[in-house]
Amino acid sequence: MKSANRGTFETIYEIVRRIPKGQVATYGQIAALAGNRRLARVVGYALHANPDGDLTPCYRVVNREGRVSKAFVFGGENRQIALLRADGIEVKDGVVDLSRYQWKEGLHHLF
DNA sequence: GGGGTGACGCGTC
DNA sequence: CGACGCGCCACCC
Repeated sequence: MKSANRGTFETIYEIVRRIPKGQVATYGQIAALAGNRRLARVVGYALHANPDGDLTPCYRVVNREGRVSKAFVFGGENRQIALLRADGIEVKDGVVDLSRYQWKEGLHHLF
């Protein structure tokens, strides 16, 4: 029944792992891929509890503005920016150009 | 079972 | 453009 929520975190992590290098996804986008667009908050919650940054590249997740997280668990926003740049993503003042780097394949796959 | 919290999103002022 | 508030869902105590 409604107990599908049990694997929400796991589902979120799995989606984050699918984000290709050089691209980013928004919380809302991941939430949509996970099943519900309203899960945006839970996505953030899940990433906050992310146990393995190497396995789950949570740094590729930004908010709808393309802004990096100020509470990035693995070293703060500065760290997240460095990781994004390492992927070849241009980050200006902590903001990523979504029109350029957003993981649109994920949206396409949604349908 | 109840209440508070949060790495969001979106509408309003 | 910035600040504020509400909703939404899962998690922890």
